[in-house]
Amino acid sequence: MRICQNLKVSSNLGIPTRESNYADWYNELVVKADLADYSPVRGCMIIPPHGFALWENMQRALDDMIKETGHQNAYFPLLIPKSFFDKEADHVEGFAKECAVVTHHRLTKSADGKSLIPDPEAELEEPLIIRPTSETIIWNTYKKWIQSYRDLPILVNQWANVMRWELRTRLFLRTAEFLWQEGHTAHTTYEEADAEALTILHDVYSKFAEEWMAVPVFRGIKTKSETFAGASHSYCIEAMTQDLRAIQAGTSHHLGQNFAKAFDVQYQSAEGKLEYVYATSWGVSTRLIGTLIMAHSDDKGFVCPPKLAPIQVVFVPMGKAEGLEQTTAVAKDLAAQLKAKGIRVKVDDRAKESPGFKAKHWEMRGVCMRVDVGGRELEAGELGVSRRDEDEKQMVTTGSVVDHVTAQLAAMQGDLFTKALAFREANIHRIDTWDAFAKQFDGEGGGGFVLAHWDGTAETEEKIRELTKASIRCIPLNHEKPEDGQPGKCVLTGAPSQQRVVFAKAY
RNA sequence: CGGGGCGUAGCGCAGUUGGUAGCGCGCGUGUUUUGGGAACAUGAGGUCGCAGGUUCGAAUCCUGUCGCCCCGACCA
Repeated sequence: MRICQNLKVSSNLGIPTRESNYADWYNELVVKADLADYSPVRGCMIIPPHGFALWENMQRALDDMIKETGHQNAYFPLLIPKSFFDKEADHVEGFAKECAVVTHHRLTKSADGKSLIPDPEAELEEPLIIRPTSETIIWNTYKKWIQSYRDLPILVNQWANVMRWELRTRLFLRTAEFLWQEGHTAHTTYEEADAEALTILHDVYSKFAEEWMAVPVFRGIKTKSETFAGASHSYCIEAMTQDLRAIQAGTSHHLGQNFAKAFDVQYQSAEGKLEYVYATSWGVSTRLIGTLIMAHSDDKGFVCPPKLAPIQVVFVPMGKAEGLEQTTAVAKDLAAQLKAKGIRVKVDDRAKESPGFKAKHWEMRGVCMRVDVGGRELEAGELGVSRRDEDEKQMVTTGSVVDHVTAQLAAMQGDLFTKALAFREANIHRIDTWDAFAKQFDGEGGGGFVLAHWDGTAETEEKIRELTKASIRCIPLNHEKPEDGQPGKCVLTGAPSQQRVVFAKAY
C-alpha cells in the first residue's frame, strides 16, 4: 500500500531541506530516521524500535518525575460505555465528533461469502467508545473509591493509548491513535487542585521539556476558547518550532467540580458534610516527539538531546583485514567503557557499508556523537570524534575518548537548549500596533511569537484569528521581561489589557 | 464534508491509435571494495487498488466502488 505518494522523495537517501519544504522535510525525516511509519489505517502509526526506544526514554524520565511528585500508576480500560459520555455536557461536545465506536462483537461471512461483515446477530446493546481520553471511566471509578476526606487526595496516572478520529493527521503531531500519560487527581479544595495542576505544569512538564528535551517553553493559561472540554481552566506549555509556529507540548487542567458533579462523586468532610471533590487531569503524548524533531533537527536528519537519545555514541571502525580487526577491537573496548558509565553506545561493525554511508546513516537517526576508529587514527593515537550538532571533527587521544565523550554529551544537552532559546528569543516580537501585528503574520508560514496586549474578550480573540490565523497560545504565567506583565491597550481594539499574551500560528 | 492530486515490484516512477509490463533505488548471491551515502556481474520479486462492462484481446476505453496524499473546515 502506498501512502505518501505526494512526498516526491528525491532519492531513497536524504530529505528535503527545511528551507525548500518544511512540511516534507518533517514528514520524510520522521520516516527515514526510523522514528515512525505509516500504517494501513489512516492516521495510525507504526513506531519501529528506534522510535520506540526514544519514547521509552521519554516515558522513563516522565514517569520518574510523576512518581517523584507523589503519583501512582494505574490502568483503566480501553473501552468506555457510550452512556458515560452523556454525563458531562461540555466534555461530550468536545469529543463526540471524533469518537471511534465499537458496535459488534463478532464477524460473519457476507452474503456472497467473499468477505467478513459485523454479524447483525452480534450487535452490542450499548455501543462502546474507544477512549479519546479517560475522564469518564475514571470518574465512574472514583465514585467508588471516594467516600471520606480521608480517601483524598487521589493522585493517579496512567500510561495508555487513546484514539481521536482526527480529520487530518500527521505523524506524531496529530495521529488518530496516540500514546500518552494522563493524570487524574481528586482533591478536597479548589486551591489544592490548582496547586496540583501547577505542580505538574512547572515541576514535571516544563522541567521535562527544558531539561530533558532541551526545548524552552512558555508556561501559561489557556483562554476560554482554548480550554479543555469540561475544564474550569487549562494550563499549558508552548514551544516554538523552526518554522516559527507554536506547538502545544503539554496541558494540565483544573476540572473544578464538573466531573465530580457529573459522576456524583462526593465525600464526607471532617465536619460531616457531603462535598463534591475538585479534580485535575493532565497529559503529554507522543506529540512530544514531533516537538523534539521540530525544535532541534536539521537538513541532515534528526538531532536528539543526549539525555533522550536511543543511541548516544556510535563507533565506526575502519580499515581492511587485520586493520579492521584491530580498529573493531579498539571500538568495542571503548564502547564497553562508556557502557559501564551508563552511556548508550553502538559499534557499527557492518561489513558492507562504507564509513561514509554509516556517518550519514547515524546522522539521520539522531545519534549524538560518532567516533571514527581508523588505521590512521590508531597510528596517531588520536580518534576522530564528532558531535551531531557541530560540523567539525575533534581529534582526541584514544585514552581520553571516554572522558571527552562524557563531557561533550553533557555539553551538547546544554548547547541544544541554549541554541533553541536563542532562536526563540530572536523570534519573539513585542507589537503594539495593529498594522505591525497583521504584517507579522502575513503570508504563509509562522510569524514567531508575538507578545501583544489583548482586551480579554472572546470576540477580539476570534477576530484576530480570522484576520491573521494567529491564535492566543497562552496567557503567560511567568514573563520573560517584567514589563510584559504590565497593563496596556489591546492591539486590535485599544481596550485596556492586563498583560501581554502570546500570539502565534499553531500546529 | 468541499477543492485538488493519485493508486503499476519493498520504495520512487515510466508505460494510449488496446496486443499480455519496464526503469532507478533497495533486496539475494559472487568478486573487487570501504577515510562522507562504492563498482561490476548475476538473480529474485508484479492476478497493474477492487468489482463489473466493452473487446478476439484491457494497466490502457466505459461504469461503479474502495483507499491514500495535499489544501480547507475541526483538533493535543
